Amino acid sequence: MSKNMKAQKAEETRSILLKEAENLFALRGYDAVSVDDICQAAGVSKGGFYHHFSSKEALFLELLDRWLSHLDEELLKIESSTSTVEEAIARMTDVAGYVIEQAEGSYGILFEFWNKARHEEKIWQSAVSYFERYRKFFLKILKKGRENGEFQPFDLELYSQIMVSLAVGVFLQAALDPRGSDWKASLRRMIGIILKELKSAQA
Amino acid sequence: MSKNMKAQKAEETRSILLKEAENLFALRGYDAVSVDDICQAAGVSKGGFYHHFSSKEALFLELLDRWLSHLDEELLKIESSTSTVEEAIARMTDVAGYVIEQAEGSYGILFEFWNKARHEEKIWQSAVSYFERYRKFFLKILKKGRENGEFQPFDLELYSQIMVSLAVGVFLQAALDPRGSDWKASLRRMIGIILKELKSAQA
DNA sequence: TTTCACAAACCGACTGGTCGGTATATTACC
DNA sequence: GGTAATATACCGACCAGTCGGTTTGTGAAA
Repeated sequence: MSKNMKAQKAEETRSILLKEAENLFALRGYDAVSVDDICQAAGVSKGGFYHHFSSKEALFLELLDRWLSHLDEELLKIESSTSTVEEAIARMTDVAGYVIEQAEGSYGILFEFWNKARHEEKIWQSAVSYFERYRKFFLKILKKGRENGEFQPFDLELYSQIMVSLAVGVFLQAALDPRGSDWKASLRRMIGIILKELKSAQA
Repeated sequence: MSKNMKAQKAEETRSILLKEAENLFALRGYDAVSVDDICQAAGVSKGGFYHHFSSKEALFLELLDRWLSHLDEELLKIESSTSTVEEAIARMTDVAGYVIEQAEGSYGILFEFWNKARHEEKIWQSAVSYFERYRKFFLKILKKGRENGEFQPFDLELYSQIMVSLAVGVFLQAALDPRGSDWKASLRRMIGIILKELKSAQA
């Protein structure tokens, strides 16, 4: 232990609180989870909690930030590391599939974000801008495909909206009913159909 | 006043409570709305509230029932009154558009249903069966189209899943950001594209 | 037609309990 | 000894639901 044992332990306490809170929020919802619940799950006292976070809401916002920056990283990785357009779309679909998978193991925290977004300005802005970014990212890829001659040159805005809407719709159903279908595979096939259409359609 | 003034008044009180509660739930969410809030909005005392409803939850369930049976009625109407498959799909899309429109004027109560569904078995069953019914209804229409020779004979299950997912995804985005786009028109165009694909695709 | 007993409708103060957050004490590392 | 980290006891606000009591239409007897 080279440096500061105490600070290290504190960091750990903090991340345990975050992890347990995320679990509980995803499982039972923000409102139904009390600070005491989080403390108990994390094995930390209330004083400890409020030493690390100024409020329950602040912790929630930090979870949101982490999620969004994680997704941003993924988008950047895709942008920089894929060569063909088709491959980029496939990777995007995989990311969406990953999100869907997280909804399975009690990790439906994204749903909780959307839910709170309806009633809290700050979170709302994050959520809306996230959809926007996702859609624009798809659009950028599609435009690149058009320039390559891979896709027909029309209505790309609508097509990117379709892809995001499909992902959102599938995610919501998956969050609600994880075992109702193989959602990840469904989404992949859906996107496949849209892509095929894009390639063959006449304007 | 022919019959029973008192019963009539009571009925009115009850429906005012339902209406105001629906408004408030849609606007601020189930948890954030107290029974006192509902009573105040409706101009009814707490005793009055509990005279009509056994609990806050019971009122919520009644709202859910009303919504679902309303949608069922619409589906039945479509089934019995449309002749061509294309027309049926257009009408389905209109119904979805109607739901989206309701999300605009603070009537995002459907979102509240989905949200509660995650944590309450009873509501969850309703929500899941509703998706199921919606998808099966689309499928039935598509199969009819296949028999007519209007559509190609393959993958209809996936196509009906696509349509429902699109509707759900668009609805969620519309509930979150009503003015972000003309969601109703978007959905119509999206469904149009899927239909075109269905007609022309080769298996 | 008037009276009156009854029940449905309604009222609002109150209760038991929960929850987010705070104030204060204690510990352990620097 | 001072400071960051953690613990414990506690506060005030709120909230779903209860309860004893009051109003008001109704229907039947007088």
